[in-house]
Amino acid sequence: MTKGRVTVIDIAKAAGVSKSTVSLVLQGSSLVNDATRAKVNSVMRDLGYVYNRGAANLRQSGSNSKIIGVVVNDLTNSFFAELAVGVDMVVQSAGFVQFLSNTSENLDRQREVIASMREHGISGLILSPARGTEASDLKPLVASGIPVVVAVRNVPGAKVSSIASDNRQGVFAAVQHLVSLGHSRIAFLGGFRDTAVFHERLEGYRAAARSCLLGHDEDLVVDSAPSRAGGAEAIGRALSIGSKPTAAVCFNDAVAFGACDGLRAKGIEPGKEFAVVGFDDVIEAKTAVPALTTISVDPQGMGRRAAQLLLKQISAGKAEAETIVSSVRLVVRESCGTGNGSTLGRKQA
Amino acid sequence: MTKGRVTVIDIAKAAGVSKSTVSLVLQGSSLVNDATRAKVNSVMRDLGYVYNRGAANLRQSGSNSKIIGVVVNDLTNSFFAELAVGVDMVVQSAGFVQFLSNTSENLDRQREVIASMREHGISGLILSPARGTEASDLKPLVASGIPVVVAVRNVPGAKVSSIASDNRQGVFAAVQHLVSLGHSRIAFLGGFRDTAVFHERLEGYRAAARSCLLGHDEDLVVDSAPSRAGGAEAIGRALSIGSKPTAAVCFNDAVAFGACDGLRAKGIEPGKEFAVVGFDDVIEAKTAVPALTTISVDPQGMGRRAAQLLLKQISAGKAEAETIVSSVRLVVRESCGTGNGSTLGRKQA
DNA sequence: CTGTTAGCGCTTTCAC
DNA sequence: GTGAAAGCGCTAACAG
Repeated sequence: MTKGRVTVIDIAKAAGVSKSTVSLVLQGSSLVNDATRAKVNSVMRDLGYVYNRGAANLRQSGSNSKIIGVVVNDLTNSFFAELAVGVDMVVQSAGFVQFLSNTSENLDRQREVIASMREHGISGLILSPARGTEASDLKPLVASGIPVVVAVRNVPGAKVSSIASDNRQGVFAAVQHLVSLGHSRIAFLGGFRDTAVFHERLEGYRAAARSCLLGHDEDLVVDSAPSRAGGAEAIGRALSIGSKPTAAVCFNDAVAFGACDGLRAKGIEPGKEFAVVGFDDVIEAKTAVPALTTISVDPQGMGRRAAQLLLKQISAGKAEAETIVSSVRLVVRESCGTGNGSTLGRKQA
Repeated sequence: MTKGRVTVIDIAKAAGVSKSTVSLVLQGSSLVNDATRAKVNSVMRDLGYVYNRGAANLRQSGSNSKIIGVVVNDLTNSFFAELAVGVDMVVQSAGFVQFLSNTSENLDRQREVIASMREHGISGLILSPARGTEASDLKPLVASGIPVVVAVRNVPGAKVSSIASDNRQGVFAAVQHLVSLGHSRIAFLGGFRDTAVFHERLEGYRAAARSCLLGHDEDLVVDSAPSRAGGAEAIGRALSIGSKPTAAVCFNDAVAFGACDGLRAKGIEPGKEFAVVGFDDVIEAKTAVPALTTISVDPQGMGRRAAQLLLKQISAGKAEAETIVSSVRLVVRESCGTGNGSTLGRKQA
């Protein structure tokens, strides 16, 4: 039965050296005699010493607590679980530990959780924000100089680093895929024209059209609400034009589902007679439509990249916000394509 | 731009009181004048004070760090992700935060992670152990008086609390379910007779047989290796007896899969001509066979219970190890049954 | 290379 | 009710 905690002073006494020597050993300093170090280490083992990071951290008076906060909006969704796993991998191998919390899309919860992490002195935060998160929610954190990287979703006005999927590349690849399946009239369906994301994706569509086809018809670009209903409406309009499309890439999966609805209503079987690809945003619906090819990001890879970015910022002291883009892959469901998904875009680091 | 961290002393100065008064306010002590408290609180808000739990914890010299370690063997598996979510719920609402790490079934990783958590002064640990975890791995932790609860899997010799699924109740319910489907000759397949789990499950089978049928034939109990191959073998033996069974409840899902294999080999369609139910242990395979009804535990519920148990032990100072049992439910796949799963056994608290 | 001396930010007696 | 002082376990200057 050990009497209370064993401290550096205990082991100093037992090893016949002073506190600071022990401290040096703990930090792997080269200023200490090998024999002494060995002695100290063995005493530590014998007495069952455990390092008190809290105390060390307090003294160092900076937040190098070696703890990284990770806050996700829905851990129940395997996308975010995988994201957390990716983060954990790099965080662990950098000698940090991960504080992980789930907000369940609850802003109050998110605030609490972030506050709590701050009290514990996290060195940095990776946040997959709850819906409705605003820049002001992150204000105090960034003001205090704690590096933050926002993943998956954007927080509009926030001056923080973020990582999002490669919209342009994803749609580009989708179009290529459809072309390789023999389509030449491919529609771009859904999304509001006044959003940045819409333009990034549309840009991917146009670029692919330029590079794969002879050109494309702007009539094939049909905007709509980025919802299932919007998709149904959009496919209707797309099919009413002169030379009908035989395939569509959709702004997101909700639109894609809607497009499928619309096709079925017209007696067209999606996936067989008309190819549909959707960007995989509304991830809750991920497994719903097997006939659908989706453009998906690799969550673990995204987690790893987010963590790397954060660690970089932590070690760099203070770097300015940076937005990076995560690779994206086409996931082909059913036996209607090649393998299980080919990785595109930049390589994972 | 704030100059360094703002501390109690800053806010004491600004509020015109002393450090200790501030401290009392922080702890919500009733020994402080309401006016003073209000003043102090407002100053804290103005200066953007953040409580330093590390320092507090250091002074209190006990591990009431308000942090709970959670270590799971595979966060990629949604079962464990849900478990973590369940834990997080109660942990958060008790004002604790969760350190979550993933071991990927790697014992070294697990050791590292637990060590790291210890250094950070966790108040307790919930562990879903990696395969091969031994009592000795937990020895130092429990010796240091940190409450540990082991979930999902057992660690043989360890004197720690644990939470596992309700074997008896689960099999009982499975048999009831089969009876309600009209079966009267139901086999119990697979598992080694020399394990405690086997007997718990078999006991559920016998009890159900007693209560639902007139009695049962011990010939219908066929042990085997708890594996897919074992299941195939067991079903063969079960079908060779005088009055053949028309359904089986299996020791686990691996056995159940094997039984399905065996049935198909004999030209019998599992799920249609012969009902198979399996205890959902080999959770990796969860989604593999849609024809199968499984006995599953509710992972979130299990997480919540684990957390409750841990918190109880933490507040109780030191209680002896306790094993509790988590409710279990039947998950009926396909459209071959009623709803999506009915909850059985004890209610979740 | 090793020992001494101050604190990090907080809580906690114990006086006032 | 509120203030002064001591100290949790550790690290960071400096001396030796």
